[in-house]
Amino acid sequence: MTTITDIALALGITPSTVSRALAGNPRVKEETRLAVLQMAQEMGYERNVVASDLRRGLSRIVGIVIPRINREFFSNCIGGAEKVLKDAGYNVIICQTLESYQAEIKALKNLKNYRAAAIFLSHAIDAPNGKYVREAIGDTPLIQFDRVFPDVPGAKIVGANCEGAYKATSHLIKQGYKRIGALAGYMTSQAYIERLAGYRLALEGAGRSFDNNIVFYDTLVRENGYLAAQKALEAGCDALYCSGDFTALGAMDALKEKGVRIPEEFGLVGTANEGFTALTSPTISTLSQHPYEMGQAAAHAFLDGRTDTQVIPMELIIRQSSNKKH
Amino acid sequence: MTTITDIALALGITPSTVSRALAGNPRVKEETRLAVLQMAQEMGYERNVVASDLRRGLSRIVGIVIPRINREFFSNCIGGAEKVLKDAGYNVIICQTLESYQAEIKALKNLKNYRAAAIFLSHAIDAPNGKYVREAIGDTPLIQFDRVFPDVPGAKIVGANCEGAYKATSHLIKQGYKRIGALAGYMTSQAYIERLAGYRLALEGAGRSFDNNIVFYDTLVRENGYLAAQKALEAGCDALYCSGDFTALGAMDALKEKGVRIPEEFGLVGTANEGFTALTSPTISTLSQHPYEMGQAAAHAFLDGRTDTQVIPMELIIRQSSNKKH
DNA sequence: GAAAATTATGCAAACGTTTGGATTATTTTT
DNA sequence: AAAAATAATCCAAACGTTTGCATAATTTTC
Repeated sequence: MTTITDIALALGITPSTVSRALAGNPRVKEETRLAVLQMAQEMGYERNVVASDLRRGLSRIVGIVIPRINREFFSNCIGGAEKVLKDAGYNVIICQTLESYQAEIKALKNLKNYRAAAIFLSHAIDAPNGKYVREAIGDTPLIQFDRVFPDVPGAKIVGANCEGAYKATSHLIKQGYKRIGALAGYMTSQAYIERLAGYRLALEGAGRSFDNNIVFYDTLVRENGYLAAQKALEAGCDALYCSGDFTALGAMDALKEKGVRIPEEFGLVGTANEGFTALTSPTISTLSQHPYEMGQAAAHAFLDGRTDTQVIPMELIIRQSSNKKH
Repeated sequence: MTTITDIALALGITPSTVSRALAGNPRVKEETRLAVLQMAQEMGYERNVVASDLRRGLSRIVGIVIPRINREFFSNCIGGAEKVLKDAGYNVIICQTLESYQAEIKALKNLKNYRAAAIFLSHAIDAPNGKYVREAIGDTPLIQFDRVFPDVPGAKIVGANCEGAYKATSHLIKQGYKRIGALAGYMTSQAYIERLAGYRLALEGAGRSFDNNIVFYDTLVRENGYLAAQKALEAGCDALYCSGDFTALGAMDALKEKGVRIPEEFGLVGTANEGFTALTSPTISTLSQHPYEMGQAAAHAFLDGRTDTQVIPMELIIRQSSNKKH
């Protein structure tokens, strides 16, 4: 591996000049800069980023920490962030926590210890609160997205969760469903708290009462949705607003099993616009969160040094599962 | 940030002893080792991995380079590899190339420059050959999986592509389909070459001839599958073996559009067992590749220093799309 | 109890880069 | 042509760790 010292030796100058030349520092003459660039090219020089990062106390890595990579929502967020960050010269590394905040702490500490330029975080669902985050990352710049801790300072990119859930629930009401329950997700996460609030607001705005008996908590994966939907049926529901698409899918499993017709007898709306929602039979109505844009917004927030909260709108996509009045 | 020098100062010993103590080197007395460990704990010491990596010329990072993270096949590979590697003390970083080998080269160089302990690679489909890989990574240990370059030496983990495609095609024959075409994928990739070979073997083994007019190349995504299936219909096909699930999905789009009944009038088998194949209507028969196990195998191959090729079996999952004789 | 063997620690260099301040070379000013 | 100002380069330290070799401390051997 060629080093800047090798280049310096070959040109009869010092490593510091080579370093400055490569960095485009105006303190070095145009002529020598070109000579250095050419020699570097010839000798196949590539910067030792480890040495560089050590000396600078900072890397060009941006770490993205998310619950799971195989959720289209998250992989699209990554896509958006990656595009912007790569253009700005950063390398993106992705860490998944599988919803374990212990794993998340490890990932965060790791990134801090690699002197990441920034960390983009969407926290694990089992996190009790956000205290551990700051402890884990020290003063590494933090951009939270989607699942954010309100008590952890710094830039935040969130979906219009309350508004979105309001739209979804209002839609179910307009379609004529009488008893609309909710698969609420985890109340440890602000995003789900807000979705539930939107659900409630829509009900109460339509003169209906909020009934906690038909709100099913801790629902996040397909199996939970399946079990919760069974209870919802017993409780006399004829529709469910689901705070995730996977729980909506699980609910559909349960309904099909019982021979309940969707949307005629039962309405369903999910959240996230996962690709499969357009493939199931019936197709599933859902809330799209514009994840690619959220990723881009996170990247720009970092690059521009923003520390405010940005809200990205959610869009209701009406498909078959809730479209009773065709 | 506390350093080993801080700990050394606090204990009246030297950094070298602290370093050895933390590394569990037997050259340091048990007593001082415990003192160091306790002081490190007290002072909240965390190793500066950048400095450590620089000195050692090697990091504890394993890079996984794949075309896309939002393919269940790949995200499950990652899951398997991550589990094994984390237990062995490595940090996994994931890079997606989006099927661009230019992006892949950047990712590989990057990992080399970060002195990655190993790179796990499933190459981009547009790669002309494997020459660039060795150039990009130098002597970083390389484990190729799924999409491998036969001419690039080192450990390889591959699916039993030929055998799998043989099983899938034989199944279509047994189901009574007369004219079975193929969505073959890209012939730049060994995996797809072998799948096509398995398809051909099955046809010829059943006394049928291989007809290149009903083999559709460069099919990888849904849209390609849609277009190719239209041509397949014109060419009189009544079944397709698809070397990917997304192309099978596209084919289904085209068939539905034309009002062709699946599986009665047309049979489909995909490859990869993406989650959605069990959700569509009809559900899609497919080949499962045991991705989690492939990821684990890759990790073990690295940890054990293996350099041979391991073949992971493929399993035919018969669902509705090919099950004519119910 | 001195020599030898063993154990524990210290010293100093190295990894490759970056950067503040010093030095030398060049240009401008008077 | 000397002084002053500017430009270009060099020097040397620093980032925090690891590690071969040297030294010091302790234990064993005779």
